[in-house]
Amino acid sequence: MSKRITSQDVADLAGVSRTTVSFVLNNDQRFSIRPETAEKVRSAARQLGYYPNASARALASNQTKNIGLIISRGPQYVASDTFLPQIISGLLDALKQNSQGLLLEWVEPGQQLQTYLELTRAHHIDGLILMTPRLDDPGLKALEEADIPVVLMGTIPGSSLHSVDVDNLAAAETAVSHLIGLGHRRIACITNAATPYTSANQRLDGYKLALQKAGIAFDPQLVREADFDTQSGYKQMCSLLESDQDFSAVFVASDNVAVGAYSAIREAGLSIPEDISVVGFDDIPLASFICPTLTSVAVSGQEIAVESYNLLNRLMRGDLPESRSVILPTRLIPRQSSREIGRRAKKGSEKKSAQFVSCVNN
Amino acid sequence: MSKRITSQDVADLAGVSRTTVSFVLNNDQRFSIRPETAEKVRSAARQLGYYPNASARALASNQTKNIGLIISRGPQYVASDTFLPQIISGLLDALKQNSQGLLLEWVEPGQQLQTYLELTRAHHIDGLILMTPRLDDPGLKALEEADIPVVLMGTIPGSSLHSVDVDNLAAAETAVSHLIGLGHRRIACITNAATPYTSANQRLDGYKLALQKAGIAFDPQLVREADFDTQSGYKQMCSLLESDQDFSAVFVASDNVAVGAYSAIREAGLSIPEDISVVGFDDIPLASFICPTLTSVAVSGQEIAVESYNLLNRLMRGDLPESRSVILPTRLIPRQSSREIGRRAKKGSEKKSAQFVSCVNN
DNA sequence: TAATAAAACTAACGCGCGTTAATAGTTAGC
DNA sequence: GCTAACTATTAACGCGCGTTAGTTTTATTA
Repeated sequence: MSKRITSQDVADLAGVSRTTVSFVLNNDQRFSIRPETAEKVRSAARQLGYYPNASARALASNQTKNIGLIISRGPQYVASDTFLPQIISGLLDALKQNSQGLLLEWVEPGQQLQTYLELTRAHHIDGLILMTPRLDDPGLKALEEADIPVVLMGTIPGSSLHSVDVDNLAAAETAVSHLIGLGHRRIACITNAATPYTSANQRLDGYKLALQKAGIAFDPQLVREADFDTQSGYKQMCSLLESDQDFSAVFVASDNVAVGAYSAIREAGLSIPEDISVVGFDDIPLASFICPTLTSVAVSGQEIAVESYNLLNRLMRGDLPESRSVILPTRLIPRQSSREIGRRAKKGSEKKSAQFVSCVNN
Repeated sequence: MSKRITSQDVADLAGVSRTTVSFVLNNDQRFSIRPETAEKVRSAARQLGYYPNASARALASNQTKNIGLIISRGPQYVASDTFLPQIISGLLDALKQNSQGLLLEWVEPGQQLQTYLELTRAHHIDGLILMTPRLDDPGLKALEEADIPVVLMGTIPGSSLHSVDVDNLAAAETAVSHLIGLGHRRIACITNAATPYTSANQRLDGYKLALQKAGIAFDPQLVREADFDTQSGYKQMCSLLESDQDFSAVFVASDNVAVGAYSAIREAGLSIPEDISVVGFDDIPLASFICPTLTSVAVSGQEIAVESYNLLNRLMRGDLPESRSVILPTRLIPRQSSREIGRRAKKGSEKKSAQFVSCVNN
């Protein structure tokens, strides 16, 4: 292992002091350095392959140049989260432009407080983004009092933390209204997750609101609660099908979960959308490729990520935005999985056309 | 912002020196501390809510307690990577047990060297895992000479770096042999990515090897190159279908890509597996839920992650493993998408049974 | 009791860098 | 030619902690 190269080495080679090296390499405008001196320094640094030590820099400047992303979910749910890559991709892209790093962490229910304190107080990071927070998260107050900025990806009513989220309620209402507009009246609902996750709550509320506006009574028997992954969607759809409830459409508050529902519906010998219309949520890349293509609410994970980062960045710079929360728009993308009630295809011909129509037009 | 709490504060409150505090909190066995003193220190730390500053600790101990994961791909490909969450999940799980952190980064072709140097020389991290490295990565030699341990997730022939990978060649051979065993002779191939990615190369080689062993001539006209995502799978499958080549099966070296191929096949008015059998690779969670369920090669991203981490950890502890590379096993999971050639279902009955059979048995 | 060993604790330095306050050098004004 | 006003540079301190070498206290032995 070769000797570590420090700024002193650069200073020596350039024939200046360490301070000058620091000024030059950090482009510190408050001090004027003669151009030829600056060039000498830069050349020396290049020649030696000098890279300032991150820890030392962080210690001296009190800035780690890292931000943290906490996923509040167990690893088994992280593994099948098709939405996560979009978030990460958006964040990494934004971070790279500011040459900051991303420190990733997950936290299981029950250990939030410890994790948050450790992460914020030990100053591993300059700012924190908390993904899919739970209503019952006991560590949230700690974050409100943390000495670094925090942005929630999601909504916690009553929290003083800044947040970025899509308008889950409106989006869900639109989705369900779409089904109602197609003539459906008995519409089941499978949530994306358990109710401590606010997105699940809000989407369920949107479902109820749409029913109410259309004068349809809410029937709790038509509601099931999934758990992020496809398997849970399969199970809950089976549960709906096995109940003697009658319904012609289902609103599934997550595409991931909806794929499981597809599977259960087919297994029961039913067809989408002839027997049951399905509307999903998230518009994952696969939504336009599965068969039948899935009507869904488009949510851009990358956009959420970028907005969260921008908000966090403003907070880190100390400029407080006027509003505590950013709400991003969504739009419904109708595809093959939803159609008018009762329009059963004639066996053979129409079914074929439905199945073979282009699967990639969104 | 409240005054930051340092180990000196803890020492003062406990009535001991800072050194003692450090010994106690780090459980340093080389020095004996009277139990009551230790308790006094711990109690003081608890009372003050003391968390050692990460940067200071890193600077003094020369250990950041972070490892880096570099994804060598552009952000647009990261976003749709359904495999990434498994990797991350596996890593985070393993890391948490050692209370280490994960620093995530992506790197675009052309900027590898800079990124690697910055990350390793600036000592942001104690060790590095490089995901899906490219054969033509100009920064690899720099990693070989880096002053921190490096593990490749993937294979680079001739590199002196340690690596973890699945046996892509054998797996692909098994998959294609499975098709050959079903009577297929004209078998197309869509790679998972461009050839600078070794996994794509190796899987293609496995395809060729299986053909060769069965005495089937390799026909380059039957090969297409996809690009990680579903869209590219759709395009390449279209290209195959539009060519006047004749084939009864296709080996798609990535489930993600295979979903796109599904879509193209349906759009062409053909059926899986009646007209074309499909075998995928990766066994993503959705493979057993799409219709028809996808025959695939099971690869556990979490296992790859954990093995990579274990290997890296050994390197960080300085104990060199006997072998440079860890090769993980795979297994073929036959599902509905592959069947004997020519067994066209009778319209109606058998088709129905194929479509409606349970979609969740793997 | 004195001599010695072991246990318990601490003073002080260094990790590498940012930054302030002070110093040397240079130009402009009269 | 001398002060004033910059400009260019540096010495030196501090960030908070790990750790070595050394000091004090307690236990053990002769």
